[in-house]
Amino acid sequence: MDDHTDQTRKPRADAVRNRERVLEAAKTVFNAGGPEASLEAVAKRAGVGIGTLYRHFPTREDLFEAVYRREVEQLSELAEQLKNAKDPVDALRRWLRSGVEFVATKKGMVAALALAVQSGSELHAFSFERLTKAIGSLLDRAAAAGAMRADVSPEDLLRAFFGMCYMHDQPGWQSSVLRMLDVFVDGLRVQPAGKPKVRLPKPAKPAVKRKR
Amino acid sequence: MDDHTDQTRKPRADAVRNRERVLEAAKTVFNAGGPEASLEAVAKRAGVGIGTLYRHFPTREDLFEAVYRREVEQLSELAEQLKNAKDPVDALRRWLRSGVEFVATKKGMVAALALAVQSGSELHAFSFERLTKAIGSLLDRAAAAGAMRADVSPEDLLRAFFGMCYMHDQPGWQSSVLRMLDVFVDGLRVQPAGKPKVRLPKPAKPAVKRKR
DNA sequence: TGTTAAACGGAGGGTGCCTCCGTATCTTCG
DNA sequence: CGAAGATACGGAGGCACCCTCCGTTTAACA
Repeated sequence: MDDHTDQTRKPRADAVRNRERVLEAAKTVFNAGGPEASLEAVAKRAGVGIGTLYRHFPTREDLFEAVYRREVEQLSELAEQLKNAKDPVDALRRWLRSGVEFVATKKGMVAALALAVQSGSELHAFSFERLTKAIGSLLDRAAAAGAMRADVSPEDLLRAFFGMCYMHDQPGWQSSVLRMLDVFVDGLRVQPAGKPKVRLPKPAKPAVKRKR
Repeated sequence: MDDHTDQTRKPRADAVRNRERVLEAAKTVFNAGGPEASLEAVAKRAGVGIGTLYRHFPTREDLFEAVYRREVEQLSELAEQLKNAKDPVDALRRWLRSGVEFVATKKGMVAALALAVQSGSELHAFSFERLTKAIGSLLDRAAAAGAMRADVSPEDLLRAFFGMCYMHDQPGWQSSVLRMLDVFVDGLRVQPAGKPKVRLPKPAKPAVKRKR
């Protein structure tokens, strides 16, 4: 049955176990300390040698991808569900908000996003593809419905989104990002009239006071 | 003025000279290699010891601030000039584009922006204050003219702008950022009467899925 | 149980950060 | 000018992290 060209040997139990341990440790460490956290700290927490970590995940990016695969999939699936929403613009808005939620909880998530944005080139197909497709489907639907401009690529949007989330260390980042995303989505909507300088009698109340 | 107890001695010539050398070297190194570049490389290029570098600029941020002070001032002055433009929205747009230009030329400039955004707290007053005021004046004018929503703070805008510029390593980043900024500015404009999109008290639309 | 390939772990070489302090140099003043 | 004292210089050294390499261990299979 098994001739020697068929190399189906059962994977070693310790290897499987260690891989899992590293993933678990990395999740904890990255979520707490962000994407810059020490890999040696991860190895230590996992109770394995640094060599083992590197064997399983040759680059830091590989580790990010593995750790946040599930989250990326969730975002992707959410996009799928939102395709059925009534208002396609609102669907996009909701999707972006969920993204912010993720970043808020999991500090390492920005790394996965960075990865997705950066890897326009070749490697790291997974996150990039999933997220690009997720956004793309939302954008396409909105554009097809004539509700949104069609000259913005999923990559563009992903970049803008990621960029806004990138500074997630400061005091009020989350509400700021949400505000900016609202502005952004408004900008994405197809403008009703040409470009009239419409004036509103009373300006809206500022959400944030100017300081100093 | 300060004649009696405080006798100020003339600053040593070598100190002045070295400071200048470090600045010059840092400019070159940061512009080429980005904000992560090695400080020891800067010291070597300046022909001084690492200790000298640290004495003049105790933190990396101090060095950024000194190196990009001029650029920040330029951006600030540009905002001053643009205050006289006819269309305040367009003025903002132009200002942002100039910012992109800066980042494109000087890779280290993003560091100065990061600094400006991050330091919402206390330290590093210079860049933060200058840029905040620059944007603030443009925003205020546009809002006063009723052309733009007033619920966006200069800090918000600075953050969004910086975020978009942050990924400035990829192939098409520049055009992508310009595109996104256009979208963004469109979103900032007060929306025509068709849909009352200007939210008054709350930045959020109601029906968003609650966090799990 | 023996053979063997796969996996382990950590030492080690490299880089960068930052501090500390003995030495060199500049300014001031007699 | 020359000494004295203040000021600045430089780089060694301790630390943390990165990543590779290879001798040793261990699990799978017969």
